[in-house]
Amino acid sequence: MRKLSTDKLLEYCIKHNKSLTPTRALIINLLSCHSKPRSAYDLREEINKKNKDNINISTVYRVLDFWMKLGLVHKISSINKFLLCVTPNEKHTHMLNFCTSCEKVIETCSNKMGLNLSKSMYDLDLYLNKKHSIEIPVLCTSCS
Amino acid sequence: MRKLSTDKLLEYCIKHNKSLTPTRALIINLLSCHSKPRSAYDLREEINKKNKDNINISTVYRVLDFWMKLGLVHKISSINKFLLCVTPNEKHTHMLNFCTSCEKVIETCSNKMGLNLSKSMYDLDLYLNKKHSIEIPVLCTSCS
DNA sequence: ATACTAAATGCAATAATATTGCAATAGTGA
DNA sequence: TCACTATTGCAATATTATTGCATTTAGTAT
Repeated sequence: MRKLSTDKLLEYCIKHNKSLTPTRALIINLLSCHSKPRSAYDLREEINKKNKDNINISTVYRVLDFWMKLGLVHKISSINKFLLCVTPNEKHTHMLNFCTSCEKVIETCSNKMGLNLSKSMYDLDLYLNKKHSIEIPVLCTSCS
Repeated sequence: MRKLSTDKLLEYCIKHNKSLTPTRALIINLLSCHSKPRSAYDLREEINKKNKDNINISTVYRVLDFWMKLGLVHKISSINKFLLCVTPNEKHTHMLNFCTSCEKVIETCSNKMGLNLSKSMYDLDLYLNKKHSIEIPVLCTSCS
């Protein structure tokens, strides 16, 4: 899918005063090879097969948390799987159009979708929590 | 919270050609006592305490699935908890405004929010899957 | 380079969430 | 009542996630 350069990754890490370790690079690169979300255990298995390495599941979860905090990885809660964010940017709300049939994710953001969620929230006296993304259950073209 | 009459429950069951068993009634009544989502294990514990009964966890999950299929119960995937649907109606998309701080859920539907999700989906060549609800991460008045 | 310190990872036990197949029981209609 | 179907119990197991502490690695100052 979309390959993130090491430079770019490093840039994100530095911005957050964190270090880019081999494990962190490995996992995010793995995610960038897939267009569909992967579970933590999927990722561990892939790593342990390819690299003959042994990476612990707790590390996988910790690394995924790490990248989620930096906004480079999303979790699709309804299937407990993770995927690369294609529009890393703190300014907008990420809309994850998730095909409930094939698990493909088409990521957009609220502005592009012509929605004004914040406004609607305001009317309800609620505030959109922009730290989280919004998962929209859809059927994609090929599945519908 | 909102108490559902046995008649109303029965009506839904009949409509779907299913039966309203004591276990099914028990669980949905329990959910109707809570304004906040509860996990399957929470519900089981509550039942086993109150009723001195013994209800198996698989039954809890099966009954929750049952009510979800009938559209009377929602699941909040990000916390694996369930709650009563306050606007049971197949015609609209349920928007679950979920407070990420206190777990309160303010349910609305897309039309009320002035959103036209289907239209936005159409532009992306996607079709909103109306069998599922949409979870919006928010901060409620008291938490924000 | 070396030593020090803080951060990251490994390890393995355990918690939390969910599903399964089959046996037992309850509900339904003839 | 009897037979049939749906529901629930049971208990093993699968899946997903977290924890505390030991070890290793990375970053920093000397």
